[in-house]
Amino acid sequence: MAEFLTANDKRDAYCAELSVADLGKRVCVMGWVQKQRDLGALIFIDLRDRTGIVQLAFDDKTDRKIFDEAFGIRAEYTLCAKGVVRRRGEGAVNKNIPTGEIEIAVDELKVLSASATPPFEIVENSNVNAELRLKYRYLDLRRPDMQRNIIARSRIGKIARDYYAANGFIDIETPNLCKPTPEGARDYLVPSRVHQGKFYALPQSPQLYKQLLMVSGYDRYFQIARCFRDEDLRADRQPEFTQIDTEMSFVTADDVMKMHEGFIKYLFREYFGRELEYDFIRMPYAEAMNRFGSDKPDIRFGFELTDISEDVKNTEFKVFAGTIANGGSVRGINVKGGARFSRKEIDSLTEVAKTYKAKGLAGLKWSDNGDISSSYAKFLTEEENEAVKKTLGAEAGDLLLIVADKNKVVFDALGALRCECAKRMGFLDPMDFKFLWVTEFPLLEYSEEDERFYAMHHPFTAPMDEDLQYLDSDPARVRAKAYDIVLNGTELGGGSVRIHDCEIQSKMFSVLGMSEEEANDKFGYLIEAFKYGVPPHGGLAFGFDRLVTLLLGLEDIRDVIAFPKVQNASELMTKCPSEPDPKGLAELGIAIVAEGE
RNA sequence: GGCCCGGUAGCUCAGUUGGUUAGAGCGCCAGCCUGUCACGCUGGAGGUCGUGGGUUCGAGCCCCAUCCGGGUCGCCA
Repeated sequence: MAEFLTANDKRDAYCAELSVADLGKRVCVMGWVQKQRDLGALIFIDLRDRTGIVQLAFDDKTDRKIFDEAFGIRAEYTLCAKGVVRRRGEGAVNKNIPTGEIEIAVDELKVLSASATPPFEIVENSNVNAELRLKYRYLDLRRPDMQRNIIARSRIGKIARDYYAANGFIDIETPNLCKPTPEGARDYLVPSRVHQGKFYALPQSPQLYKQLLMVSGYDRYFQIARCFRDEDLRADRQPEFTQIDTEMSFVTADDVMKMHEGFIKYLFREYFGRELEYDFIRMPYAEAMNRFGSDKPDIRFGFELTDISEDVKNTEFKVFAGTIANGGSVRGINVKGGARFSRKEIDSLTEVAKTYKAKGLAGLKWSDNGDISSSYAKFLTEEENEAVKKTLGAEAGDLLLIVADKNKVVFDALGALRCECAKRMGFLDPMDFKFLWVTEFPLLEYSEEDERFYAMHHPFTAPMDEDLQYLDSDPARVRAKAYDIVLNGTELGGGSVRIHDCEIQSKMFSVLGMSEEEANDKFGYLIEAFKYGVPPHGGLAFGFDRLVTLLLGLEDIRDVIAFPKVQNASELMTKCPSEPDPKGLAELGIAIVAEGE
């Protein structure tokens, strides 16, 4: 039977706040039982709250009744305990915890709630499988490391609010029930009861609302916004996620980048108490691809891509020469010190390359003792081999990895391989934070399948002024006023300067194959709004979950989300999504049709 | 949608070529113990081996299907 708190039961301190400064005071603490240790005539209980642990002490001489109560107490019971803070005996000090010098001699005890034996121990670094953790998420969240993560997330959110508020950003909420967006990720749809057969969509981002707020003159907008995308999950992707979303008026791309770089620096000062001493590199997209094979390069290490097409374009080896003749390229990376990889490890690197559609991986291992083993060298002349080694800067101890294919495949495969090698060689320190901006993204992407262009970012991204002239004649050549902020190989955020000119906007729609009627139907309200005086504007959104994950040196985004979803987008604790109530469906005018019908 | 990995006690795992009654550590329960804090000691309980089918004299192990979890490619403007 649970006991109840009364007006006299006032907590004096969190468990780990007590110290030798409180010796002799009678205090009241509340929390969960970490552990009860019964030594016969002595019982100790570790009491835990979100700050840590304090030891409660009981002995059978002082108070038999309370001692007997303590005897029956088990892990995870919730207690209210009162008693005098006293110093532990000589030799009984626990140096491993902050409160290890003291304990509370309990003279009053309430069992506020008993606990069943939990399905797993509530301890730091527990090695329990993710499924069980998520099913009992409320217990998982009791663990000290999870509490640190969730509390850190709150702190980082507050730092963001402080920074943007101090810089004149106004926090404005935008709707969660929105008009579906025609392009981009799949929308989560919400049926309307009042308008049967019609649907809202949950926002993929507040994009158009925040642009309209600029039209409305709010000048600087900020929101920690929940966003939804009905796409498959990854370790760093959830179907609902949080953005630090911003927009600014009367700005250039440079203004926007400076503002948000300022946030990251402020964040490091406030959160870590240290300065990020460097200005972030701004690297054009084309350079990022050429050097790193990725639009989100990890610049903590080298192994940069090198084009060796010139060295092998006339070779007899068809895999190389033929690829070049067909418009592809041959590129390689020099994994410095990679000669220590075994044959088996190199084979597994080939498998990595193949996941990215590479047909194979050409390798050359130059051992420290001078031996060379290679999958391709025998097909090249001595001159060609020397040229390749020279171009890649090869020395004894190195491993050369070469891919010949269409540029996209070459970039994808080598970009992944350089990261994989660095990971295997232990070069990736998660607490080494290397930020950069990737700029000058292509405005458009051509889809072979659909035989049309798609906006790489979104259809409201402004073209770069000097490329505007190609928008009709050579759309693929147009670069955008778009920028991503990248940290250690992860896209942390992205944004752009938006089109604020009606003419350019309608040209953009037409390049995307959208008729005027279509554009009006989908975005009429924006087009209409832009007739009434639009400030040049641009913005950026950070992936808040990713930001927190990386800052804490973690890998799984779920470790910083209180109630995350699993890979199939369900939630193991509540078991949603679930079958709807038939009555509710009827009200919505919705019938479930079996698959295939 | 494709590919890969995993599922054995409450938890983490072991389980040989297919062969007797499926084991260990932790946890749990009971007893003992006056300074523990990974307390110690003694004893005990606890298993549809994810599920369904098949092969076999015999299946945790082999085959097929399926469910669940994870990673990844596609996807994520």
